[in-house]
Amino acid sequence: MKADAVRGHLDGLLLAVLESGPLHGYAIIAAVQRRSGGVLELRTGTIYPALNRLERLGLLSSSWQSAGDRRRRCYELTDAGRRTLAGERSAWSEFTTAIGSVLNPVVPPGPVT
Amino acid sequence: MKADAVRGHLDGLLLAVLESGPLHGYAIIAAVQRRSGGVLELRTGTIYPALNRLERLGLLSSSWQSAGDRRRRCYELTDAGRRTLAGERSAWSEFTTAIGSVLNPVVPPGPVT
DNA sequence: GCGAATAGGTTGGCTGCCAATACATACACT
DNA sequence: AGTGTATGTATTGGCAGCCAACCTATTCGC
Repeated sequence: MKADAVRGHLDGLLLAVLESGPLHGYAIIAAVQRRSGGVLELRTGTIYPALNRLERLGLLSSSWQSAGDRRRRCYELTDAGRRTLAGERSAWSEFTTAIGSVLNPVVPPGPVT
Repeated sequence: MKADAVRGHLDGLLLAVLESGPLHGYAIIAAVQRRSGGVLELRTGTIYPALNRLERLGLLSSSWQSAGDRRRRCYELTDAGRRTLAGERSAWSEFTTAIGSVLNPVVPPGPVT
């Protein structure tokens, strides 16, 4: 998987893994990696600016938690974030349909159709 | 469809529409638009640099043709381009599987799983 | 004490598509 | 003849956005 393949789809990924409940940064990276079958390996320089941006947009809310010993910043979906996630899912569907139709046309290419 | 959504997948699109036979620039744009159901509207500033790059890489070959009256530059897949197209297709499959698995997990998210 | 694992965070830079722009020719219409 | 529209190729600047590299801090094993 080429490095920045998630370009343009990162927001949806972050919102999706937070749908099941709040997670902190490292757990988000682990969740994306696990759910993608180990294919998608996000970096902190990728997610932290994105998480901040999503929080500024009101799609996430964050809170510091002292989980046992270590401080953690947990991110949680807001209602607006849930709505945006639904939009990202339909956008993803439209996107894959469009690209897929060009890449693998239903009418198989014959000689000089 | 957000503007630069094809980022990272443009090469595959161009190679795919040329699989059926040689096309010139405008016809390539039209073919992508038609096969995507009108969703993908590429611009000349997008495809011409890409076509040149693909030709430099040996994936396409081009030739000037005087179709009736107007000069046209027709692009054609090379054997290397055909092999690359196959690779783009499997990369696309892997990509959609990975993103799709994160966005729409097989295990539906329940409350605090 | 020292290294590794866990955790959060910032910055510079580069890739690559797009918008804007330019130019040329053919054709229909007035 | 002039004007607008469609067809066709091509270049340039700009910028969004992800990543690599880097930094800090704490806990735990040895």
